[in-house]
Amino acid sequence: MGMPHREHRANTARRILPEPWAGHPFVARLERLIRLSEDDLDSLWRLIEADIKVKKRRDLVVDGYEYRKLCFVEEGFAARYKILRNGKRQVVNFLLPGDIVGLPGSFLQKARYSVIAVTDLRLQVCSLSAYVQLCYERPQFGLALSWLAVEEATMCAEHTINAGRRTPTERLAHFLLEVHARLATVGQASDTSFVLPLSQEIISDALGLSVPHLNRTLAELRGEGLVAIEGRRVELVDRDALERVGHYQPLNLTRIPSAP
Amino acid sequence: MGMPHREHRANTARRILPEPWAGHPFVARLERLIRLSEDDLDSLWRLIEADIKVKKRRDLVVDGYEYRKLCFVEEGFAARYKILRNGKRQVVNFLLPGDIVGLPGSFLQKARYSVIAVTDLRLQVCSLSAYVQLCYERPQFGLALSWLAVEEATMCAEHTINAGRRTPTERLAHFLLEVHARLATVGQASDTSFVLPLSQEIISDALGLSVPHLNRTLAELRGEGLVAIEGRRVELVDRDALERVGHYQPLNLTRIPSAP
DNA sequence: CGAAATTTTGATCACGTTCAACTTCAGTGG
DNA sequence: CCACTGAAGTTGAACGTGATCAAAATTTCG
Repeated sequence: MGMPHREHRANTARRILPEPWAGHPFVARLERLIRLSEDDLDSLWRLIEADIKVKKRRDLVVDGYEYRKLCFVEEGFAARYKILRNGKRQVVNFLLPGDIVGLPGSFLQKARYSVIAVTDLRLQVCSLSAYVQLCYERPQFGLALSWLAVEEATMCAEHTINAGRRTPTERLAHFLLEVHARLATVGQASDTSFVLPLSQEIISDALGLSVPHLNRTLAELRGEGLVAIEGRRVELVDRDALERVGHYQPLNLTRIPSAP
Repeated sequence: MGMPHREHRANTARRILPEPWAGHPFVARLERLIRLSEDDLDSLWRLIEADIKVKKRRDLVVDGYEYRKLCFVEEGFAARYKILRNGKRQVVNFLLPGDIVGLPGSFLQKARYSVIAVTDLRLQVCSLSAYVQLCYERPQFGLALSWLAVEEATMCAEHTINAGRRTPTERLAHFLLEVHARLATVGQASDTSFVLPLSQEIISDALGLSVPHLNRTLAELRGEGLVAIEGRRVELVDRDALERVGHYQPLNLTRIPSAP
């Protein structure tokens, strides 16, 4: 569980960058949920112990080990997955910019899933206990955490439906729309396209399909003119048709009510 | 969306029952997570607007409609599910005593799933906004909510793995162990057995199987002497073997760190 | 007791897995 | 610059699992 290469940001770094959080996808997500003062953001920033980079393919969290950090993903893709005894792998969710590594692993005595960097990552680390102390001082952060956990649970539920009752074509359509929507909320997708740096192997492990079948399903969506793919860039050619095929509904969280 | 039959508890009821929460499965769950004072429990109790009973088969939450309550299940089973356009149904999770109806539905602009009473239910209702206000006054409730939401997300992830990469036998074994564990934490299961008031149809919709195949899989587990079933009572005859078959790991949340 | 819901059993078939080979592409060293 | 290597993507054929449909047996409940 050795922490990968890290660069401690000097204390002064905060003053050099007047708004270190500005434009951070995690802050973007928080601000869709709740109004935070400068002061709030400042105290959150003070919890950050390190600003680290992780290389592609490194495991950040390992199934079976204790983990007690929250890492806010600034850049890159990761995957939360489990290897079963028979060697099969299920990807439970992908972590995109703005997501938190350690949710849910840090809340369990031992993590139940591993998290692997799918691309190079850049993230900010704080300890769960520090975050919890902040929640006692500023309850809005506890509420924000609740909302984010609910969002996670809802995405997960959607994945269960995908795997349980949707056809391969439906799953794939749903998956593409979900990733697009998540990237869009943090400003990393255009209206109809986005970069998807994932191999078909890992996508198939997320959707519960074999690689060949995912490949054929992908070809089908391309053939029907619903999506186009060039390199790592996915273009949603016929978004409406995709939404129909994938039974896709955007995930609209309410905002958090503010204190009276 | 009309609220079903309800009986408002008179304000005085609280005084008649000195500890109205005592033995409530939701409180039992909270207390495994965090130390709550009499005073805390009291203020939570004051949020309860109604104490309602719901008949079997009634929908409590309806997909597509706004819902803004939290209902603490005191007794009975419910199911959170979604009907797809092709008519198939996926049960995303079951709600057991101690669970919260409205998690996650109340956090979304419109609920994405329906919740149906599988047996007669008894539950305590409060509004989400009242609960949130309490979180501002007593941040421990915000943290508790986070922890519960994380637990929900983790169960959901496990269901995704079930549906995605486990064989029918594995899924069923896992399912039985999960329900047993959840009932046990609220004191509704003996060491090796519990009452499971669910039809095979709804179980198959939870596991993503057809009814006939679930039936055969159940017969298999019985045949191999791993479980025994008489009426609605399930007995885990060979728990160890079941855990191996189902890849089951108990879900151990950490306790919530307390304020300094 | 009768009607409806649920459980059980059987036969057939389609879908998606598996396994294998081949292609394409990116990166690397000769 | 090209040959080599390994990873990722694509295609094909055969097989098996679990769905589907249908009907019987059993239980539950009004």
